[in-house]
Amino acid sequence: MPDSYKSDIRSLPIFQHMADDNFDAIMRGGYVQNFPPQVELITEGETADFMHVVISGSVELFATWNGRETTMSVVRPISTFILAATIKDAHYLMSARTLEKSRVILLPSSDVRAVFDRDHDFARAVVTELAQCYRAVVKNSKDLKLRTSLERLANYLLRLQRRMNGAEKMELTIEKRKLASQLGMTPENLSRAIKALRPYGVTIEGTSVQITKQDDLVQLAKPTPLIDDPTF
Amino acid sequence: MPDSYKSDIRSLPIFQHMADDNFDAIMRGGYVQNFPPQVELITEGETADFMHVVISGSVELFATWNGRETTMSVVRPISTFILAATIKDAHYLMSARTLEKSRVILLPSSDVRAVFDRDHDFARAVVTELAQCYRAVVKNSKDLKLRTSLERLANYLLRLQRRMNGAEKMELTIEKRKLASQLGMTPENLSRAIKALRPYGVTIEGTSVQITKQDDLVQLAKPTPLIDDPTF
DNA sequence: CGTTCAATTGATCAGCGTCAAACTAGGTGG
DNA sequence: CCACCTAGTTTGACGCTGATCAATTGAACG
Repeated sequence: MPDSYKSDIRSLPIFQHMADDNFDAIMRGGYVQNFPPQVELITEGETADFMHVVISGSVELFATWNGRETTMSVVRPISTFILAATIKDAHYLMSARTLEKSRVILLPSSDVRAVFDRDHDFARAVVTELAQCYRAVVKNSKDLKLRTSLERLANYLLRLQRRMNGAEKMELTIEKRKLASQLGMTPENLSRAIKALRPYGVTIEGTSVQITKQDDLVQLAKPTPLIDDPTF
Repeated sequence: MPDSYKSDIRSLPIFQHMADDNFDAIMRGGYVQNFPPQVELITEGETADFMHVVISGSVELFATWNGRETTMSVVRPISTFILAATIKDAHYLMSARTLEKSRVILLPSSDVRAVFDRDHDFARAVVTELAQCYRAVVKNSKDLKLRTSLERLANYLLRLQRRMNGAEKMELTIEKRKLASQLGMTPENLSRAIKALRPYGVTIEGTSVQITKQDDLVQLAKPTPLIDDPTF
């Protein structure tokens, strides 16, 4: 594996503080792969043989049941996914597919578990990461159960804005259909919700988003760190 | 703290394999409390000063936003809750209240974190537990997003039956209003869903549940371990 | 320049929430 | 012992949110 990727990965919180030789042990069995868009990397139900790290591009985590499908989240560089299944040596609960041309690193789960057992710093980092993931899903669940689709969209936009350091103009980073699915609605409904936000100073044309009346939108969305702040 | 509780707690997976003195260190600062029903033990947003263990009774984890409230889950003896917040030294994302007369043990978060840092077996157990919790929330999220309310109820009943070792007759362990909230619907809608399951051999009167046509119910519910098996 | 797929729009409909009222069960006090 | 109170549950009527279906527009790409 090229050293440039290694250093990228090394700088991730989860790998930052571990011993060098343990880090190398995990990297040794890993390999980089380049995928075109729309490639299914993981299918739910399979055993978690690899932990994944997205280096570039983006990966959708989705779930299916009875012919239906829903987007659970989108993973962007540089971050890991499928950590819980790896640690528990369990089956994937979600499938994963590339949304665009993506570079992904695969690290054998058994190596990760082995190092986890002997490197306390790594174990600590894994726990922190897992706790973070857990809290993210809980927040998502609250969002789904406590808010209407319009409120979810409004808050999504405010979160996006925050990610973009408060810029008034932004770009959507995913397809609207995926966004709709992530927010638990249909594309048609999202389209209408977008128009419904017009009175609140929201303009969306194509992928470009503009928020002109921040205050009004906030008043509608009523964001709370307990749902909308990923770092809280 | 009475030794009888200690041994109960000690037998929990999360405390099972840790060193005796570390276990004692966590227990030392802990104390048992008895609560009547409907007492709010935890309010979301507060800092997670204690990890909790339910010894008897039952505790509801719920979340609120903008005057609305939803039941996230119900915790039964003997198990811990609010582990993630404790580990991350973060704010509670959910509130907790007793549903019945309950006995709860409070363990100072700082002690838990301190032991976590020096006892690798404990750290390992915490990770396993956290991963389990994470997967539970993901399953719950899939349930919510991929199924209709009728399908969610049908699968809930099948899971309940499984918990009761497949008995044909069972008792609901929570109020219907709470169940409705947990399943993401209103009490009225739950009431109607129950009637809608009659053709599938489901009879619910008061808290007693009877499933006479298991096969028909399964055919409707289409349960999958990827959502419905807590151990998967 | 045509092909393809996402996004939009309109029309319709089902699921589910809301509101109000009736019913039930469990507990209390006369 | 019974009347009454309270809170949960059920039922009915109604309306809104959001899904579905179908058709059109729009944009990206070879």
